[in-house]
Parts: sequence; structure tokens; C-alpha cells
Amino acid sequence: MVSKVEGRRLRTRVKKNYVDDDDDEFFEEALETGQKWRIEEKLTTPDNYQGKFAEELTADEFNLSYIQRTGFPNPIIVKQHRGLGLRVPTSHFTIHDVRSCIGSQRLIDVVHVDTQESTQMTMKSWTDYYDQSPEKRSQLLNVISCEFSHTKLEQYVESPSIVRDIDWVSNTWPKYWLDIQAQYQNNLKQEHMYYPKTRKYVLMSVAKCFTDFHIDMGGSSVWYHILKGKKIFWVLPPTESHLRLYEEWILSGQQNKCFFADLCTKNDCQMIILEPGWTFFLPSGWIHAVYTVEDSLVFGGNFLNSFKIPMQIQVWMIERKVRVPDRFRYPYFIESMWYIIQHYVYSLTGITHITDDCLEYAQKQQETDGINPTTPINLSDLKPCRTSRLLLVNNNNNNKDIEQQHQHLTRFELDGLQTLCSLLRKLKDKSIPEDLIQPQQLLESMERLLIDHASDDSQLSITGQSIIHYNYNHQYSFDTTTNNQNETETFRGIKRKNPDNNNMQQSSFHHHQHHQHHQHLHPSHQYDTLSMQQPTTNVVTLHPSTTVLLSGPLASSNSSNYYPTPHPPPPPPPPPPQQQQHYANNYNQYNPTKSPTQQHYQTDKNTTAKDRHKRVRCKQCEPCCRDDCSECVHCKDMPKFGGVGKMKQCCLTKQCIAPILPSTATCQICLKKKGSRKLSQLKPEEILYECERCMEIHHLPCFHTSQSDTSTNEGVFSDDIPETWLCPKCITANTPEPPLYKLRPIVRRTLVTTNKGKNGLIELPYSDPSQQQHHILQQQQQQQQQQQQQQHYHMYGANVNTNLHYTDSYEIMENEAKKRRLYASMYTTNGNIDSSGITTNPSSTMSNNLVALDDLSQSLNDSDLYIPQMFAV
DNA sequence: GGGAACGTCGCG
DNA sequence: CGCGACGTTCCC
Repeated sequence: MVSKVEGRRLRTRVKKNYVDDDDDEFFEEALETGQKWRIEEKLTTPDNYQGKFAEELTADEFNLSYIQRTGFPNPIIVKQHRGLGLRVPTSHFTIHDVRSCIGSQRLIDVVHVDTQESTQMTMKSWTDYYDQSPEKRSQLLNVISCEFSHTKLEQYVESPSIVRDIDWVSNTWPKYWLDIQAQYQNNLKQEHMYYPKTRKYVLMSVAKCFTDFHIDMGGSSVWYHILKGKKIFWVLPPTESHLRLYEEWILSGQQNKCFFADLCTKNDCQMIILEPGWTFFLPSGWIHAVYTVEDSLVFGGNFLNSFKIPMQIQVWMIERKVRVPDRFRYPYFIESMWYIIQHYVYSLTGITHITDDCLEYAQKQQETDGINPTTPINLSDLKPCRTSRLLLVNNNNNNKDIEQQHQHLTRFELDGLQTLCSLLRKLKDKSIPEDLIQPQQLLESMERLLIDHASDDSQLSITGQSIIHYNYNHQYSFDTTTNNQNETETFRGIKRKNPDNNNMQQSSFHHHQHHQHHQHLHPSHQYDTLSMQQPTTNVVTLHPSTTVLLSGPLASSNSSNYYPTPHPPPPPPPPPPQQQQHYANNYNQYNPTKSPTQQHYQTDKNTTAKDRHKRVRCKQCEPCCRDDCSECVHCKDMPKFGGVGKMKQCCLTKQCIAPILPSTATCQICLKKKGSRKLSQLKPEEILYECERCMEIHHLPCFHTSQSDTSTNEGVFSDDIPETWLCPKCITANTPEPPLYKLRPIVRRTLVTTNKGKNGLIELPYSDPSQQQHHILQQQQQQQQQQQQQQHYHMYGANVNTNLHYTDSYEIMENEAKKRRLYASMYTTNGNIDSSGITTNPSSTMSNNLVALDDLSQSLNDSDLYIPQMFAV
């Protein structure tokens, strides 16, 4: 332990309130005497970090009422996540599954732990690195900023419902921007970010990774769920003195000389050890560092919320002051604030400041999604208007009604919104979203509302209900408990008269006609701080841990123009650009309006359903082997969980990662069926490959016998989907990539297990016996005394899936690749058996017509005609 | 709600 | 082991 931080004098002096940046002898002294600290020392001296901040709560206790009551002041640990509304895979989920879901070719930001600098690599390279034994890893690499919204992985992970209740993005950011993002997500040439894409991160860290002290961007709060591995956090509350000290520490640029927590007293910092299965919540502004004890897989997300506004703004100011590059700051921070006041004004008065186009788009989406075909508009989309006290008085309501209907705001919200309004006033017309009508009037409305609510009763504000809650992902939401009862009364006025008319002349969306729609754009809208420049990197991923990068190469980069300008809303969103793309990119796009494993195929209008080749679940991957979660919308509909069984859809957590060809799939040449044998039991020449473009299915020998004329080209095998390639024929013909919106669905088949436990009993994961009773009663009412009588319900047991064999999706693909190499070594291009026999060296495949994706990527470059997108690294 | 695909079981 | 009847799952 370096003595400088042990000295009492230093600790007492850090307590002083710093007034002047330049007058900081203490800090200089600490840095001068400092030398590179060693993490091992910090790990073995937990006594130095004895702060008592973190609270351990149950999932039930950490609810919205808790936040309304306390303002979420301290870190929270929830050890049993059941009841949080959190959805995560089982611990059998691996980073290879992550790779299968987000794509081998996906670029991810990787932190070099030694320097805390960040570079990019493909997901494939990352898994190769991770697979090495710790001794063989030449350096410590850490992935902490892989945002996976709009990929296939999205469906397996859902944030805790408390987060979704209060998160600004989920609740107030116009949905069409999210939809546009979804369409562009997998275009590697398209880097725009259309909303603060910070909701779902996967963190993959090998043992001994360390992330130095930092504050999450924009003062965002965080949730983490430790799926595997163990993490150690050092956390410090965002007090004035800590923040000041932190600022200086960052500006000193000498973080490696000094372990930040050692600048404070032992009661200022708490060391928290997080175990697998735990969920951790860190409030806004907390200064923290993280150490990874063992290889770990963590899911998490960053979110802004209305209970932490002053701290969010303070951190935003600090970031400005210490010049954190825009790309590492919370994107659209100011725009988010405009949207949140828009939402508050709307929720409290019923007046919307969002353009008609946006609302119309939301309405159309509802219709096309078919979520609620009988109602023209999603009711959770547009909350019933809460009547403000002022309006009620104006409407001559009596006092009793007023008090009953008045929506009380918490002190945290009132103070925060006050601060927020003053900031927006100061910024004048900067960074106002263009889809806001009359923003200055909106700001005034918000300020008037704050006066109106100044005397709100903090007790009455604890409602357990979120004022801003909007169920952003309705169809795939975990909890469907937020149904609105007040629908008819509130929304009777909502109807577009001229849906085809692009000119916004109607004001029928508004309950209060003093709104001037034709002035829909504020003349002085500007995007000074966020105007778009052509970026130089591929996929934008934000670094939630901003400041650790300050000393890196990116710190000096001019990225002030990193984010795109949000254009006026163009609903419906434009179709994605028609570019040639390799399936490695397309396949991992997740289209939430379709079945979650439907990203594989193109649609051809000329082909009928009969011509299509369907896919079935592999029955080996982690999701295939799970039990029904009992909590998702599909499960809740199932009769065995008390539902009516109308949806008849597979559990959302059980969507197959690596769907395979069905046993009825037939080779186009020899007409032989695949049969019921497992993929692993097939000989190399017996494996069927389906071309992702022409959809034809062949055995490799059959293909090469029949296609000797195209032998100059090589097939490209998928790294992510079994039994899939891009056939040489399509490469030669340069068959165009079908547009994304024509992606063809696949069919999944029978499950590998039923949910019948021992003795045919069904296990129900109820933690509360009364809830269980309730469902049994429901069941009995619905089913009468039919054959259901022999079904008994048991508490959820710990012995889940004990007799199942999980196979890593990577294993499946590796197995396939091995066989391919074997095949390639045995057969020459024209299908004759090569007398040289088996070759184990993979590089020998280069001499054949079959190469793995990676081999090919080495032999071609950007200008190659066939699959240019895959090399966009 | 139809119906394809597939698992299970009994029979030969 | 192959076959058909039957039940289940779940895409459409």
C-alpha cells in the first residue's frame, strides 16, 4: 500500500470544500508522491473501504413507491431477481450465444485494461480471445459497452420493470425514432443513432479486468445483472467534495498514479462484492470502479430518470468542464429533457407538443402491429390526461374533486424539473427536437405547472404509479399489469381526419384548441451542439463509462459533431438503404414485430408458403433447453399458467438461437431428405446447406457435381446459423441481397422438453402461494371440471433442467465447420474423392472451393463485388 | 383456429 | 426397425 493515502492528514484534508481549482496543494501532493498502485493491494484491504451505503432489498421492496419515497439515494442490491420483471438467460448462456445473437461480424468496443484505451474488434475475434486460457491471453481486454438493442439478443434480456417505469428513453422518446434505429441497426455502413441507445448492454469481462473510477455518462443511473462471474465495485456517493475531487483527479490526467478512493476516507467509499445472480442498481452520479474476479457475463443498462435530474445535470456539466468527447457522453441529453417536459405537460394537462405526424405514426403502428385491433390507438402510448389543479379550478370543479384528481409530484421531481427548466431557459433554442411544437410555450407550461404543483403533498405523491410510464415494447413486455382503465373518456377526441395529408392542419389530437398546429416548427430550432458529420467508424456504441477514456487516444479526437441531427419526423420511417449486405449482418437483426427467430430469410412474392424451407429449433442451445419463464406475455396466455391459450406462442425466453433445417428438408439434386438424425451425427457430405439467397438446399457433393461450371467461386459459410451458406452460384450471379423488410419468417417446431415435471406435474414459479391459489382458481373456473383435475401445481423447484444437455451454439457451428474442413479435404471441386485423404489443417481449405468466412475475408477486400459489406471492418 | 411438424407409443 | 395413430407445439 502506498503510504500517501494511508496518512490521516490527507484524508482529513480531502474533506475540505474546494473553492478554487488552482489552489489545490493537497491534490498535487498526492500525485507527486504517488506511484503506480497495484490492484492486488486494493483487493486485499477491504477495511479501507468501509462506507455503508448499499442497501439490500427484495424485489418487492425495490419498487416505484420506494423511489418516490426516497429518491433512490443509495446503491441497491437485489439478490433474488424474481419479481423484478427482469428477464435474463440462464447461467448456461455463454458469450458464444451472445455472438450468435449479435453476429460474428459485429464490431464491438474493447477496452485495453492496462491503458484504459478503447479499440474495436469483431465479435468473432473477441470470442476467440475469450476462449483462450488466461495464461495465453497476451493482454487484458474488457467489453463493457456493447449495446445490443435491435439485435436478436434483445429478446432474451429485459430490464427490471422499475427501470422501464421511469426510464426517459422508454417512456418519452418518440417511438418512430426507435423504429428507424431498428431498421438501420445492422447496416454496417450506417452509423446514425436516432435515440439515446443505452438501454441494453452486455458486459463481457475476463478475470482481473479493472475499470477505473468514473461516473456514468450524463449522470445516468445503472442496472447490472451478474449472470456469471463475480464483480467488485468501489462506490463513492456524489457529494460536492467527492465530485470536485473527482474532477481534479480526471483533469490531472494521472489516474494511474492514484487510486481515487484512496483520496477519501475509509468511510467515503464502499467495496461491494457482487455474486452471480444478483442485480445491482447504482444511482445517478456515483463514482465507481469495477474489478472482475472471474470471467464474467453481465447484462445492464443506463437510464435517465425524473428523480435524479439535478445530479444528471451536474454530471453533464462536469463532463463539459473536463471535456469528455461527445461520443462518450449521454447522447441527446438536452433533447431528452425537452421530451420529458413534453411528457409531463402532456400527462398533467392532456396537451401534447408533439407533432401530429408522430402521433399518427404511433397510431398506425398500433394498427399494423395488430396489438389491439379494436382500438385505434394504443392507450398506454397516450396516457389519460391528468387534470391539473389549475385546470380543475377553471372548470369549476369542487375542491373535493380537485384533491382526488390532482396528481401530486414528488419533491424530487419538482426540484429536478425546476432545475431542468432553468437549464433549458439558459440554453435557449439549442438542441430542441424538431418534432416539438412551440417548445418555448411548452417550457412555459411546464414552469406554470411547477408553480401549480409547488404545494404538492409528498405523501400523496407516493402512488407506486409512474406518471410517465409508456410501455415501449408492448408486445414483448414482461409485465402487462399497466393496463389503462380510463381510456374512453380521455381519447375520444383522437382521430385524424386526413391521414393522407402531410400538411398538418388538424388539431384534433389536442384536447385544448389553443394550440397552433401550423406553426409546428419553431423557427429557431438549432442543433449547434449535435449537428452531424460523416463519422469515421462503423457502429456507434457508447461507452457508459465515460471518463476512463479521457487519457486515451480518443480524448483528443474532435467528436463534437458525432451525433446525427434528428430530422423532422418522417413517419412512416424510410425503408433501409438498398445495399448489398452479407447475411452475417442481416441475420442478427431482430424484428420485434415478428417471431423472434424470423430473421433468416428473404421473401419472394412469387414463392408460396409451400415452396419455403422452414427452420426448426435446434433443441440444444440454452434457450431451447430452458423451461417456460411463466412471466412473459406468451407464457401468461398459456392454459397451464392460467391463460386462455389464444396466442399459442412459444415462451419469449425460449426462442432458438441456432434454428436448423427440419428433418423434411430435401437436397435439390439427390432428393434425399435430411431425416431425423441429429446434426452432430451426420457425416460431412450428408449435411444439407441452404443458400441464404436463392434458398436452395444441397449436399455439398451434390452441389459441386451439378455446378461444375461455377467452380471458380467459393461458397461462404455462415458463422452464426447452422446449415447455411451463400452458394457459389449466387456469388457468381451476384444475386442481389433482398431488402430487409422482405425477411422471411421461419417456423420453429416441437420443444425438446415439456414443462411437465416429475409425475407429470407442472411446476409453477410462484413465490407467493396466494398468487398460486388465485391461478388455480382461475384455471378451475375456466376449465370447469374437465380433464384438468389431475393437474396439480407445485412451487417452483430448484431442480430445473438437471437432466438436460446444453450445447453451446458455438459448439454446433464449430462441429459443422470441422466437418466442412473434413469434407473439403476429401473432395475436390468436381466432387471426386481426393486421394490425399483427411487434412486437419484448416488452412488447407483455401486450396479448395470451400472456405470459411474468415479465410475469405483475408483473401478479399472492400472493393470485392460479392459481399462487400462483410468487410466493412 | 387450422394445420404442419414432430414426439411418443403400440404393433408387427 | 418401420409404420401409423395420436397428442403437443406453435407458426401462420
